[in-house]
Amino acid sequence: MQEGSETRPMKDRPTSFDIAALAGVSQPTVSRALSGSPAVSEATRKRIEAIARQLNYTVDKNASSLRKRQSNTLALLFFEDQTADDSLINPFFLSMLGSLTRTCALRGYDLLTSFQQMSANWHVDYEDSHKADGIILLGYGDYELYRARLDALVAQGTHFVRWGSVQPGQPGVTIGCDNRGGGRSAGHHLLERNRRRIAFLGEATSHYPEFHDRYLGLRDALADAGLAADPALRVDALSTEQSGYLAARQLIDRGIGFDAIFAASDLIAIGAMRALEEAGSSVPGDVAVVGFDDIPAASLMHPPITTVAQDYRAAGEMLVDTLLRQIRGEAVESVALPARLIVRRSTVPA
Amino acid sequence: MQEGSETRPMKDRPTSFDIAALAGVSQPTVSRALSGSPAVSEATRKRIEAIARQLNYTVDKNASSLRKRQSNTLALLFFEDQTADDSLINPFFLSMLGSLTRTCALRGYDLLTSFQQMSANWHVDYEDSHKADGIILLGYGDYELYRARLDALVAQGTHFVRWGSVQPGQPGVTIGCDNRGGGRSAGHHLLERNRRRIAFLGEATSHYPEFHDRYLGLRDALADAGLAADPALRVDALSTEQSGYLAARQLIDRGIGFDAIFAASDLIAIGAMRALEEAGSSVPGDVAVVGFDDIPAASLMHPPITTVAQDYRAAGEMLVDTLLRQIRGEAVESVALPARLIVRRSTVPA
DNA sequence: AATAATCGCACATACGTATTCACTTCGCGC
DNA sequence: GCGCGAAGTGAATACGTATGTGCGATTATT
Repeated sequence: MQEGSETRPMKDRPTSFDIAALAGVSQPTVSRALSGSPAVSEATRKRIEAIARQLNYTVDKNASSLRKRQSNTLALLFFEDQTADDSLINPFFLSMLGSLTRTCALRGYDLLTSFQQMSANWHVDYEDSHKADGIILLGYGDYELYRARLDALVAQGTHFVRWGSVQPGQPGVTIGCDNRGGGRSAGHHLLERNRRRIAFLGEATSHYPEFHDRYLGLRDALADAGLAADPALRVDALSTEQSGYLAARQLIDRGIGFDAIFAASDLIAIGAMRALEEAGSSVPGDVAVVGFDDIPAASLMHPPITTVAQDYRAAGEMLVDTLLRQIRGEAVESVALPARLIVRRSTVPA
Repeated sequence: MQEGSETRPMKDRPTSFDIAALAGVSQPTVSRALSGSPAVSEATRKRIEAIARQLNYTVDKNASSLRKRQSNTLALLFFEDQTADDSLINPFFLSMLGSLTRTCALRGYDLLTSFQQMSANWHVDYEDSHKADGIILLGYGDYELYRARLDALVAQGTHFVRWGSVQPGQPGVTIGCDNRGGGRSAGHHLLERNRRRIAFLGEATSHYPEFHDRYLGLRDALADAGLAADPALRVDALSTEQSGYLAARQLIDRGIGFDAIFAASDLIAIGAMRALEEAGSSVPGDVAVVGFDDIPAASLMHPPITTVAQDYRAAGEMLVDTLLRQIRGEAVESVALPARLIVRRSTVPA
C-alpha cells in the first residue's frame, strides 16, 4: 500500500548554516535570531525568520539540547507493583496523564512516558542520560518497596517529583492530595446520612500510606461523632475491582453487620457494589457506598458512586510546575491538595 | 521540605573520555565497547564496562542521537477534534497507550506523548527536529479535516503510522481494526437474539469512516438476513456519553419503535442506556444494546455491555512494529486487525 | 624466515547548535 | 575631531558521541 521511503534515508534538512548563507549572515546570528535574543536587530530577525519558515527549517533538538545541556523534556514514570497487566493501569492516573501532557505543552516541555516496572534501573535512562531534565513519579503501590530507590535519587541529585502520600521525613518532594481530609469528609457524610457501621475496604498499613491516611480520616470523623472504629469493619484490599469484590464478599460472609462502605478507591467500590448486588443488598438502601478518586466509571455506575475527587487537573499542574522550579534550582516543598466530596446516589437516593 | 538542589547546577557527569582515561584506552574504544562493536577485544570490553558501571556512566543520549542521526524515540500524537476537555480522552486510546509504551520499551525505544490539538504544525516539532524517528497518530475525529495534513506528511517523507479506518487510497499507512466485520458480528448477534428493529447510534458519514464502517457491517448483517436498514433508525452521535444519551433520547422521543441498539462506541452505548433507563425501558428485555471498543467501564455497567472488542494489545504492537519497519526503509502495508464480539448481559439475560 | 593477513586500537573528524569574545560601525558629547 | 559606549555581528570553540581511516603488533601462510 505504501513503499518504504528509502527515498529519504538521510533527507538533508537545512541547518542553521544554510539559513545563514541565504540570509547573508553568519550561523550564530541565525541561532540568536530564532531564539529571540535581543542582540540581533529587528530587521535581520525578520529576514531570517522568513527564510527559515520558507525552508521549513527547525532547530535540531539533539544538537540544541547537547549544547544547552537541557532537553526541555520531562519523563513520566508509572510504576505499580501489582501485576502490570497493561490497561489495568489505575484510571485515575490516566486522567492525570491528560493534565500532565497539557501542562507540559503549555510550559514548552515535552513529556516522555514509560510504564516501567520498578525493575532494575529506571532512572538511569532518563535524567542521567540527559534525555530528560527531570522525572515525575506516579504510582500507588507498596511504598516501602521503592523507598530505597527514592533515597538513591535524592543522593544522586536527580530532579524528581512524586505523586503520593505527603508525609514528613520523606525523601524528595511529594505532591499528593489531602487523603486524610478526604477520608474525613467521606466519614462525616456517611455519619450525616445516619450510618454508624461504616466498613473500610483497603490496605490500611503504612505500606500503602495513601489508603492508610484515608482510613485515618474516617476514624477522625468517627471520633468527631464520639464513635470508635471497629477493627472488624476493616478489610484489606488493593486497588482493583476484583480485590474490592473479594473484600466485600469477605465482610458479608463473616456476617458482620454494616450499613456503609468507605472504599479506599473507586475500583474497590465498584467491586464491592458487585458483591453487594450478588448478596441482594441494595445501595444505598441497605448499604451506602463511598469511593475515592472519581474515576470516569464512578459516575456511570448504578447507582452513580459518591466519591472523593482528587483534582487531577491541579495535581498535574502542580507536579509539573514544582518539578520545573526544582530544575531551576528554586526551593520547593511538598504539597497536599484539597480533596472534594462528590455526592451521588450511592449514598443519597434520588 | 527540601531545598532546591543548587548543589548540582551542572553535576559533571563522567564522559566517555573519563572512562577512557581510567581504562587506559581512547574515547572511541569506549564508545565501541559499550555499543557492542566486535572491533574491541573481550578483555578491554569487560574492563571498560566495569569502570563505566562503577562511575555510573551513561551514554549521553543527545550527543549520541546527534551523531547517529536517530533518536530511538517515537512520538505519539493524540488528536481528537472534539473539545479536548482533558480526561475526556477516549478510554480506548488510553488502553492502547499501555500497549504502545510496553512495545516501545521492548523494542528499545522511548515514547514521547502529546495530546496536541490538531492545530498549527504539530509534526514539525518531532521528526523534523530529530526528536523522534517517527510518529504514531491516534484519534477518532473528522477524517476529512486532517487528510490534508496527512498528505503533507507523506510529501515530506515523514515516517508515520496512523490508527484508524483502513481504506484504499489513503495517504500513508494505517493500522485499524476490521470495523465492518465487527459491525457484522454485532448485527448477526442481535439478529440471532431475534431483534429486528436495530437502531444505529453514531455518525455514519464518510467524515467518520470507522463509524461508517461499523454501520455498513450492520447493514451487511441485515442483508444476510434478507432485511433492509431503516434510515429512521440511524441517529448521529459522536463518541461521548452525552452524545449517546441525546441520540437515544431523540430516538425515543420520535416514537420510533426499536428493540435493539448498536452503538458505534461504548461511550455512546453507556449514554444510550442511561436514556433507556430514564424512559423505563429494560435492557435487554425491551432493548438489547451492543457497543464497540470494550472499554473497562463496559463490563462494569448494569447490565454489563455486549461489545465488539478491538485488540488494543495487538494494535499497539502492530503500530510500533510497522513504524519501525518503515523507519528501517522496509515496505509496509496497511492492516486491519480482526474484531471480536464479547457477549454480556446487555443482549443476553443472565 | 619473510611476507601477508588479521586484529586491536588511536587519531581525526563530523553531527548542528549555543555562547563567549573580539571586532566594527555608528552616534554622541566634550 | 577625538574618544567612548552601545549596538550588531562574525570568528572560534565546546557540548559528547560515533565512525572512517590508518598504523603497529600479533598471528597465519608459503
